[in-house]
Amino acid sequence: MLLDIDLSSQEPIYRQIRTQIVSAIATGELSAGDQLPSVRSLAGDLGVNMHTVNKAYAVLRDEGYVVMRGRSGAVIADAARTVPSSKAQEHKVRIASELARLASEFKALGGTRQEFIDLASSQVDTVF
Amino acid sequence: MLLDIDLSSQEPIYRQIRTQIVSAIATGELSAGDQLPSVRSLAGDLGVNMHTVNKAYAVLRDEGYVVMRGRSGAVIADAARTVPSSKAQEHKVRIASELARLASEFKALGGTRQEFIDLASSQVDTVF
DNA sequence: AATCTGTTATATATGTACTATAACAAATAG
DNA sequence: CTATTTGTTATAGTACATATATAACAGATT
Repeated sequence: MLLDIDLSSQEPIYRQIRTQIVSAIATGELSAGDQLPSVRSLAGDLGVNMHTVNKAYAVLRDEGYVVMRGRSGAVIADAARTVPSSKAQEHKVRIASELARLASEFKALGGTRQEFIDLASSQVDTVF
Repeated sequence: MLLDIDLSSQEPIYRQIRTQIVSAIATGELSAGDQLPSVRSLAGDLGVNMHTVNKAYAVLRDEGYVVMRGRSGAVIADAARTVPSSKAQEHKVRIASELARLASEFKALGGTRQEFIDLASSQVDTVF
């Protein structure tokens, strides 16, 4: 579980951490029950402040991806079962909204419907 | 050309303006040669500062969506011809990257490949 | 009982967003 | 030509998010 943080990115560090952990869950690199490093050790490894990691963990906790277990720290949850359906629904609504926005931009650039679908399909195949 | 600004949104106002104008170009509501309202009048209509609109226009200009013509103000460009191919390429690379991110999140939530493609297809149909 | 966990509190620095006035050069309408 | 309108730039101030830095806390585990 190696995280790649880009300090010069416009995307906040805590967001990069959060997104990369979600990606690791998607790829199966992280599975339900897996233990995440402590906020202090991960912060040390990444060279960032403890609170930056803590914020990423708090977001993951609020989203239902991980659960906190006292001294055992942050543990990956079984998202399909533990992410509240209301939150999962919110996520899917947001994803749908962003898909529409991306399609709109693509069209404004002169792209066709088929080109967009082809692009989406090729990207989907890198994940599933 | 009515813009709907949400002051309580996390998305910056100038970004909302920029995105909605790009969407209007995509839908054909705005076409090459159409004149945008002046930064002052649009700011007045939306109830925001002139510089907020000016920043949105500057972004659209840098992206190649509009051209500035002295007193004629901001005019919609023919994106397919005037957006520099290098910029268009950057846009498409970014769009591909965001598609992969969305697919990854969808999978982390327990969604399947087919469900994601169905969602994407339905959203694409609202644009094209 | 000691230790490690996430959590919370306080403080500071930085960058972005937004507002507010003001003035400028360039293009255009009259 | 002249006055007006355009986007642009400059300066200044407020507000908020991000990230850092110390410090202390309660809870669970070893």
